[in-house]
Amino acid sequence: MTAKKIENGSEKGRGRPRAFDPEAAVETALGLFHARGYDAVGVAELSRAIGVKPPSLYAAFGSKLGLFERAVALFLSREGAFVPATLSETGPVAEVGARLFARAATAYSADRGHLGCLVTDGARNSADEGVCAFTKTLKTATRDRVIDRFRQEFPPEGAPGKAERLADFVVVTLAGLSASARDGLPPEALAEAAAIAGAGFRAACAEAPESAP
Amino acid sequence: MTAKKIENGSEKGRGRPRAFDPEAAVETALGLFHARGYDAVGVAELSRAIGVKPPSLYAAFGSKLGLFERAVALFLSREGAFVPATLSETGPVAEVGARLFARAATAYSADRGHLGCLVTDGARNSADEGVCAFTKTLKTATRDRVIDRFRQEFPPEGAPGKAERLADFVVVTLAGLSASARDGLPPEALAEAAAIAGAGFRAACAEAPESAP
DNA sequence: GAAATTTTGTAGTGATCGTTACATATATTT
DNA sequence: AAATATATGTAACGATCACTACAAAATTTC
Repeated sequence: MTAKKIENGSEKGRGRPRAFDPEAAVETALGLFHARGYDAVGVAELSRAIGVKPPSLYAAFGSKLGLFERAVALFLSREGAFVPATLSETGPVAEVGARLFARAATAYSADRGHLGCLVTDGARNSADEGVCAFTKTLKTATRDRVIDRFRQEFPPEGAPGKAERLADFVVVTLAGLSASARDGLPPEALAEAAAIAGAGFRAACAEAPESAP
Repeated sequence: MTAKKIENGSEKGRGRPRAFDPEAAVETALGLFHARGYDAVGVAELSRAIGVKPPSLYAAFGSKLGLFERAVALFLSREGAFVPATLSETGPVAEVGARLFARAATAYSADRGHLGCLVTDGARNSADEGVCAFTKTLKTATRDRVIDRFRQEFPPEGAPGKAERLADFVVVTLAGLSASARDGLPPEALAEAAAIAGAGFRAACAEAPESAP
């Protein structure tokens, strides 16, 4: 009833076939949402850009939020993939953090139409409670994953609160890189800022856990 | 004709007197705009909160954007005043930058209803071209003032591009602190992140201008 | 071919957006 | 008191918002 049909590209359904490619539609939606944010892109414009009328979008994605969620998933599988990828790399936390900043600088400014992070900034200032809750969940999950990774080197016992402190600096810096990319800061400037942040992060990692000698 | 009357609190005009205090109205508008952003706050809600019907707001402020501009001016005279104040202080650029971060952390999270920077994030993702142009102008002006201040110690001749590089890191970090404050990062976490950024900034200031020894 | 199933576009729903004509109310000035 | 000037609320403007009945179209299954 509510669940239409299993996601599947080869099965031929029983009724009238789709006149549009849902994956291409998500790609188009991602471009619009990423460029201008959730609220600023209306369903009418999405419909126009995808080349199909609103009822077809609602049949395929359920709601505007449903389409946004698909766009975010696509974003996370591509521009946003560097975060879990970097966190899963071995090596000192200091290098993981610095790599995170450097890669964010390029990922957030590589494509002129895809500036910044869709999760961080795509729904900022939105009046829609649903999309705000959705992005908030993703942000919290990311922070938690960063903390988990950092605790490999800075466990709660031995370095209490250090993983959290470092993770918060990561969150702040990634948010700053995203916002600045969207504000038009050029890729080179973004990369240089990321490098300074990386140096600061390394120094913070190296700080004495208890007291100075 | 278009210009109503000079801003003035004591002059008694000729016609019917105002039934509301424009300064209090700006304060109310600032609270709403700061909490939820430009687009998410409608004129109807502003009208309700201020306690006067829309035509009176338009008579007093010209437009929704006009009211927002007044709110930004109020913000800059208070929460945002730390930026020009810090830039005008004497001392090494390294300390000026670190102070900027520390003060931003407190200014952006002191009041629960006034999180982050209204200029940086108040019109983010707005569909209104006017308010975007307005905030963009202010952001550019701020960056230019930072560069000017940093050139006192790192002039273009002798340290080419260094003032700009440092200023961009400042811009990125302030944007990150603002965004994170709005995302709910608590004041202490914000302050710790600001401290790490400050350490990175100091290190970047101390870098050898040409080559390592 | 008939029945069943799914997608399509048409055309609308009520709500809200920023803004404004207009008449009325309240003040000062003559 | 009459004239002038300004502020007020009522009530609307057209545009856009996310969303959806509904019937026609296009396919598969029987």
